[in-house]
Amino acid sequence: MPAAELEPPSRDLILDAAERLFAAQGFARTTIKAIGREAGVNSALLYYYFADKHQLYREVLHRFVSRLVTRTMGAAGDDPESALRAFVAAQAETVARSPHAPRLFARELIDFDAANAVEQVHLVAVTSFRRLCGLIEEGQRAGLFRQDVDPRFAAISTISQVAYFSIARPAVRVLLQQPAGGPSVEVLRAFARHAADFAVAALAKPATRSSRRRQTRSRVKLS
Amino acid sequence: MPAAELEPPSRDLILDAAERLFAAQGFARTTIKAIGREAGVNSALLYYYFADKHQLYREVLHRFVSRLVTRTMGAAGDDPESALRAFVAAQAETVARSPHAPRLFARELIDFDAANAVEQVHLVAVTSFRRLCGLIEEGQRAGLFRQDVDPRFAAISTISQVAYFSIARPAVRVLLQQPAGGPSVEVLRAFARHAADFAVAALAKPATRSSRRRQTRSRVKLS
DNA sequence: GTCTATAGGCTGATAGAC
DNA sequence: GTCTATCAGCCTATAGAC
Repeated sequence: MPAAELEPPSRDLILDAAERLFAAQGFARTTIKAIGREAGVNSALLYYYFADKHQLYREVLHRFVSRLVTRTMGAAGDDPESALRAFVAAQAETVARSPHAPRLFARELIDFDAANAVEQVHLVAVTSFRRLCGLIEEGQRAGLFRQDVDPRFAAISTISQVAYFSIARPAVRVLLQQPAGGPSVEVLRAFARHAADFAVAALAKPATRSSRRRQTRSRVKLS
Repeated sequence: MPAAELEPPSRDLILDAAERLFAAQGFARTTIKAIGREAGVNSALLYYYFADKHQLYREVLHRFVSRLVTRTMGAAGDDPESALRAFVAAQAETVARSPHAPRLFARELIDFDAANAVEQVHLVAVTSFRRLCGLIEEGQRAGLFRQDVDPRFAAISTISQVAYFSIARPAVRVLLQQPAGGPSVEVLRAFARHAADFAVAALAKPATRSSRRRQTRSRVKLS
């Protein structure tokens, strides 16, 4: 099948409905009939477009990761610090625009050990993640960031903040003592600004005085 | 039923088996028969000890959260910085000792919007999380930590690192280019040390020169 | 306390009309 | 392309013997 073909609307309706339900309830609890109902089509129609429930699920995953990579790779900045801030902002914006998407991916990690998303994870690894690592290394080479930090660990710490905030949102709401129907998008953006500040501050060169910790090159042999 | 009663072995066998399977496969995919098989008892026996599948699930969650809170509340230190490091280390140790437990909790957050764990999340909020916030505020009052950071946001950033690392382990493995059967416990501990360093560096007072960012009191009105 | 047997419901998937 | 109708299989939960 050609890539740039105009897809029938029902197919997208089904994918949208499936994304919502898979993210909200998970794979097993989401029934074919419920997806059909949510999409406004007959449940038997799903088998016209998709081979089975698993293939539909994988296509939903693929679509989400493509969007995620596109947005985070589009983030730019004049220097490593502002580029890092733009990266975190893009991450938060991706979450804000499709609030259930991070859950979909987190669920895949937990439910299936990313077995259905091996390719997608590799894609993220060689694009968005590699780029973030590159930004940090660039800052280190330029003498802007401290050098006793493993760039890969620092990258994980950076993305983990907004990622965890999004995944654990119901718990975060309790931790922050927010009401149930609170302005979650505003709080997400505020937290994203904090997360960028937090990462930049963690990477910044320490004060010239005593603050040199005993972080004697904590890079770890990983392989 | 009295609390300190000696419980029959079958009950614990069932709880242990359920914890393993729920963590590995999730609630919906884990069948009563599979739990019985894993525990070495007949599946009908589960209904002798537990009202239904959901109650069994809730009891498993309750047991795990109790252990988590006990361990993180036991972490101590002479000053805010070392106490924070001890907290992160305790968090990592909890994960290291029962590798499937964080997934169980993360899955609960994602699956049911924490509906089955409202009490447990509240417990964590008023114990471990409150304690971490208190440590940060104490450091701010003592002039050790920067004051333009919301303590709650900083606490979330701190715990998010090891939490996300644990939840997203299959993806992290790819990001770090590790082999499938790699020494994950060692890497976890190494990352936990990095995470503590990262948080401490982010909270440390900036260099006296230009590094004062435009973080004009980023505390947010949340309620 | 632990088992066998089974009821009763829901699910994924197919056949086939239009 | 979209629908109705339907089946076979698996699941939770119960009844009741021992």
